[in-house]
Amino acid sequence: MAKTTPGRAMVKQNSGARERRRHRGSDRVTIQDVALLAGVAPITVSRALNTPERVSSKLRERIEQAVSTLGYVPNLVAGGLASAKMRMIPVVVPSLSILTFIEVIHGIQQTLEEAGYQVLLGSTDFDLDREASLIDSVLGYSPSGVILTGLRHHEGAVRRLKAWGHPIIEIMELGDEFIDMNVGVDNHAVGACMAQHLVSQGFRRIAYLGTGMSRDYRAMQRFEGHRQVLEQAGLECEVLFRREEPSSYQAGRRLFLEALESRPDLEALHFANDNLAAGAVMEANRRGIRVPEEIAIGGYLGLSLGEHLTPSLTTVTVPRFEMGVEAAKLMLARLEGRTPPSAKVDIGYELTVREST
Amino acid sequence: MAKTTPGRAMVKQNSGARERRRHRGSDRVTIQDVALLAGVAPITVSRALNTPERVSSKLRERIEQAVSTLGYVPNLVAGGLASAKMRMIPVVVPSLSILTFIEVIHGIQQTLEEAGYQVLLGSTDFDLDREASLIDSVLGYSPSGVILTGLRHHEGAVRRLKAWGHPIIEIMELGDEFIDMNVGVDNHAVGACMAQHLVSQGFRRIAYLGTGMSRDYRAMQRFEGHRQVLEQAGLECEVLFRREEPSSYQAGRRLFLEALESRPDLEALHFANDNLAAGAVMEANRRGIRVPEEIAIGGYLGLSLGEHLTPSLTTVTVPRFEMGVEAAKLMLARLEGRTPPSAKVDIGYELTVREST
DNA sequence: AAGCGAAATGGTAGCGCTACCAAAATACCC
DNA sequence: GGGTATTTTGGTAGCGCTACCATTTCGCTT
Repeated sequence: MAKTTPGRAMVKQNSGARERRRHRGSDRVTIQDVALLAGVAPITVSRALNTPERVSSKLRERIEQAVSTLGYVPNLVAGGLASAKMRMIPVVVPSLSILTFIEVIHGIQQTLEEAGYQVLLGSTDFDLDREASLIDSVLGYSPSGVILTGLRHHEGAVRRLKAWGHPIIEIMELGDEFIDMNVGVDNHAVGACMAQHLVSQGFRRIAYLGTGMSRDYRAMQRFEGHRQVLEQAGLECEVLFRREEPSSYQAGRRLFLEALESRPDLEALHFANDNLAAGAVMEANRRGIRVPEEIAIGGYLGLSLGEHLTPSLTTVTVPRFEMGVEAAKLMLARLEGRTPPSAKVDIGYELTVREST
Repeated sequence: MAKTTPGRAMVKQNSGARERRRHRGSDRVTIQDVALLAGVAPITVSRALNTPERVSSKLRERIEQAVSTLGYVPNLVAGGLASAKMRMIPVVVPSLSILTFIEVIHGIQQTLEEAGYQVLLGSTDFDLDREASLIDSVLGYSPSGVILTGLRHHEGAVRRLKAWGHPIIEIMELGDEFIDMNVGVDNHAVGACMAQHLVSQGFRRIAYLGTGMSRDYRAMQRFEGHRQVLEQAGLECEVLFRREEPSSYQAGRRLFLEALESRPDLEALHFANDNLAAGAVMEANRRGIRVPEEIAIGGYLGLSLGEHLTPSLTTVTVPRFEMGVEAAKLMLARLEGRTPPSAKVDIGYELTVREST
């Protein structure tokens, strides 16, 4: 029909205002409705909501009134599209079945939610390719920032993230080659710390035990710290027991038994984390093996469980919840335009000596 | 200037195509760019991506080619605005420090992520008002559906959700008055189940112990089940120890001690969850109190820890991860237009009898 | 070969909001 | 009091995508 006129070269009809609720519009209350009721322009409503200090108190009040009368809830998607920013932070972790990450996420979530940001959850199962594609897809949400786990990522993903230009935090581990900001703990030092403790307690035949260490390279970094300390102490350190399965109490029990069987002369066991170490303590209890008299056990993390076992577990405690809070604070600082004192935060750790060593 | 012409009553200039990258456009690759390169209309690209079966294989291939050449990543926000649906499911739980919810979330997340949906995390700290405002704000993201915890919500929130018209699942507990869909476990039956077990083991003086039960009404439902069983068995049931603090191993230890002190004649303790029960077992270990000879201990949840303690913990196991998976599947069914066989899924439970009773 | 229905493709017009800039109102100064 | 600096308000034009419908193409029948 009007197909002859080459374009929209025509006057738009009744450009006025009325006939809302057209086409596909759900019957959602929009900023338009609020503006109409308050007798102002939509943009003023937008400002009253987002930057109230830029609107006179008179109008602000009238607008707030209208908002609550109508029960207006901003469409964050529309706002996000217009401003190219959604109030949302994806948090990408390797696994949701590992308590550590959960506790960090908890800290992040609590802090961000208070500030009006939502957390989008992603898990990669320790696969860098999956992480890369997950990152691509979450960037499709135009988030305000991104929180990733670790410093090792798919190369292409790193390139795209660097070009992205929004705040990015890498958590859990500490290093020099981070993309934008870094909050974590020095795994190497942590491993060394526990090893140092075991050595100083007089143990000589010390093994490091872990699971899934081909994927969890942070556990390998701790092992490296452990190894160096033993080397410097002139102790042998060929002993590294490992299994390729997720960490669990069960895995800790098995690892413990395997170690005892194949090397009955061992004096101390340094586990890659408290799940394993707790499993070992529980297996020892069951078998009547005295800890630390017959064999000492050390862990890493500071899981609350370790405190309640008998014997209670010596561990290197890392403030995981606080790590999340710190990461979130750093993120918020950047989002609010403040320049944080440092782009790198060492969350620290603490040797918690208890009964098992 | 042209301010005199009252409206947009004018021919749009060079309506053509070229000059992209205008105004505020970031230099993001858009569906336009892909369309240009593939020599098709943008809408065709959209279709090739969202409903590939509706595009000829020739074009589809060319489009896929262009997508990967340009590294196009769809802007989900724009798509979400246009279609009034973001591929995103908020999951609102009371707390992220309670392992139960975490495991359910894990199941949800894993299942939804596979299907290309992201999980948005929200926590309410057991506060129904906070839940209501959280619901309002997440609805601002135009999510595809919503997953909530429990069947009790702020009245206004329920009204708005019912009017919302998208899939809603309430998890954890089972009941008749749900908003849209319901996946969970019958808490009353669970409490009765453990009580029945304790009674059938010959215990007569049985106490129920919990924490924070004024907020966690599901624990109260279990207690109610417990109470009824004892009543029917002609046993006294005034004993209900409680503390107003979050559940933890620590709280379990304290509750255990308090119970023993004030009622040394008790024969069995029915704890509101495994965190408390495990704490009790560990305290018993520490004090050399024999379980179940001196006192029996039962829990609820089926935490993996319970299996490894000595004595191992008798508990009512609820498949939490599976509950999440089922909820997510139900959600996906509805999102994909399939009609699930039932809007209500009883995830079931299992009495796991171990050494502690 | 004409006719017809189905499948494939494209044009148009927003989704509801905010960036950008212009205009109006107000405050401020000598 | 007139003019300028500042604050407050508003108009316009998209953000990048998809719903809706029109159009074209194709396959198949008779």
